[in-house]
Amino acid sequence: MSNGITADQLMQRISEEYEGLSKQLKVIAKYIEEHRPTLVLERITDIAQACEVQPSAIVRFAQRFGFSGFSDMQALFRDSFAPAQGNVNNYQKRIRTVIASQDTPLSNTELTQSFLSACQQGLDELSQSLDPAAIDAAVELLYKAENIYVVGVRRMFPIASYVCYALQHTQKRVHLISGLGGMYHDQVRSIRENDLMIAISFQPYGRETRYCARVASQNKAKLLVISDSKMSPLARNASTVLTVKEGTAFAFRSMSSTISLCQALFIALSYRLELVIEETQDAGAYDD
Amino acid sequence: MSNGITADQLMQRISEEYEGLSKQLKVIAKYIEEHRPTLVLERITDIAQACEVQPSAIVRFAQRFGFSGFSDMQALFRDSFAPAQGNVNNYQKRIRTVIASQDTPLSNTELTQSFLSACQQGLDELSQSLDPAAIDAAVELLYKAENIYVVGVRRMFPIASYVCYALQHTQKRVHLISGLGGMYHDQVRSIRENDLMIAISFQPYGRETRYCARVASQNKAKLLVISDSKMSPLARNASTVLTVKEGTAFAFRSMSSTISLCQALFIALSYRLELVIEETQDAGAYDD
DNA sequence: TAATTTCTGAAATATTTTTTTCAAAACGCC
DNA sequence: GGCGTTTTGAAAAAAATATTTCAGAAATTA
Repeated sequence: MSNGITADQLMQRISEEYEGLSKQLKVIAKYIEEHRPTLVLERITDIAQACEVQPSAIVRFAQRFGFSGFSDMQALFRDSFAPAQGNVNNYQKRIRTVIASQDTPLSNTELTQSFLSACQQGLDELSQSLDPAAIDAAVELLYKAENIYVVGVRRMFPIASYVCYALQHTQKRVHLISGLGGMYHDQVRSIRENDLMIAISFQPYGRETRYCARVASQNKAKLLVISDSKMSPLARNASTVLTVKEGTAFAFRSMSSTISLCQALFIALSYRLELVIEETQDAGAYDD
Repeated sequence: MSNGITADQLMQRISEEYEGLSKQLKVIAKYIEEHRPTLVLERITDIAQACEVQPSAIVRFAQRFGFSGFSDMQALFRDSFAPAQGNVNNYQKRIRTVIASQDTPLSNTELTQSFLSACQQGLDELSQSLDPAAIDAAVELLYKAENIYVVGVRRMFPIASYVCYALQHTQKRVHLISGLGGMYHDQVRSIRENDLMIAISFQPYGRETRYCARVASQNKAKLLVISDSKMSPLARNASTVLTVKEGTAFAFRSMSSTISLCQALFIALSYRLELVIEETQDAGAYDD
């Protein structure tokens, strides 16, 4: 009974009609969307279990979209499966040649693919160049500090603000040096011995960050630096330096490695603090 | 009964012992070697038919190599399929077992490696699931908008702030809805037709972001949503939805894919605007 | 070539997986 | 709050799939 439709078209229809589905069918729709690649392998019972519904609900879902049953729907995914492989590599090759022979302009997707592969490379390199001693030291600094000041400007401000967000999930007092109102000075003023400053700075090493780091070390606070080189101007006074070399494409530096390292650091800290990570359920009231 | 072997090792053994097999089993061995990628999808009868043998012959084949039956052997291929890359998985498995058998605590580096590999997976998936039409549409929205409002709260605030930072490098007027002073309402108020709102929101879909998106669509502005599902509550009013499935480790979602997608989007926009990207030298006076 | 062993095909049986059915629960509407 | 409708859960029934069995065919050996 399968209507001569493609898997993509089906996904399209599912998302179009999502709002009109019952609670249970919504759960299933989401699951299907999120697990589309592995869907061919899963049995109806696997999916049912994952969605915490009865197998019959899955059948009802399939029927709701015009299939005779689950098997019928699965056949669709099975068909659209085979030609999925080998695509990625071709893409990469294609891009390399297109770039080499500056003739055809790049499509948005090609640009994106190309940048994503730079991100991958960056992560790869980070993963390979991890310095266990530095990481241990960093985690230890975090563990011991009760007050943590975080600074990063311009390109690195998002990272700094993420670090703050994450650290708010611990018992520590966390201070984001945002520079709001130009008040860098006022925001670092109160740092002192036994406090920790996390300074995130890459070339060309923002002046404000350097200033804050200087104040921190003048006040004898600990300094954890996240930067692109052990020789960065910030490294001099640092208790520990974590280095990250980001991937680049089109003269544009990725940020995936830096943010991933920061997240990893937080995970390691949580583990050390024996915190249960439940990032999903934050700030109850706001998130309904 | 499956011997703790990998799919590769099995293939190895099959080719080693090939000569000693009966005529029928040789046919099956060949078939398996040649169709390894699709093997997970095929039923015993499919294979039997393709080899022009009885299903029982397939079972005998599996048993000949130490499996309890066909299903058992297929499970091996199934396992070696989903998690794709070997390196990554071993790590993940290792960690899973270490966690399960609470004996040795994980080192910080192990935690970090493991999380980084989740990030990689996320990027991988993003790269494979890119929807060219959606990306084109997103770039077009950006290209056409003169005023761009960006909103993302809590976990997604860093992303939103990065998007703003990047867009400041174009001629467009960019407004970050920071909620500073609780003034979400006041910050979106002035959005109107022909403006664009970029809303970044993942489960559990922050209330503030939903509010802003609603205002945007009430005011007939365009809405570009970056989210984890086409069925997210924000998607309903969106002009375009870009979906990102992040990798997870330790119940912790990575952010690398989301930020990379945003960066890629910016690159594509710059390309469209024929901008030369020189992110390195920004804001002269401040940096150095 | 006869005896013995190994291999094969077909069908019976067992198992797993999917689908259907139906009663109970939840929901929406007066 | 009662009534009809829709949704859901559980389990029975059906279908699909895998495994075992066994008799006969091929191959091997003496």
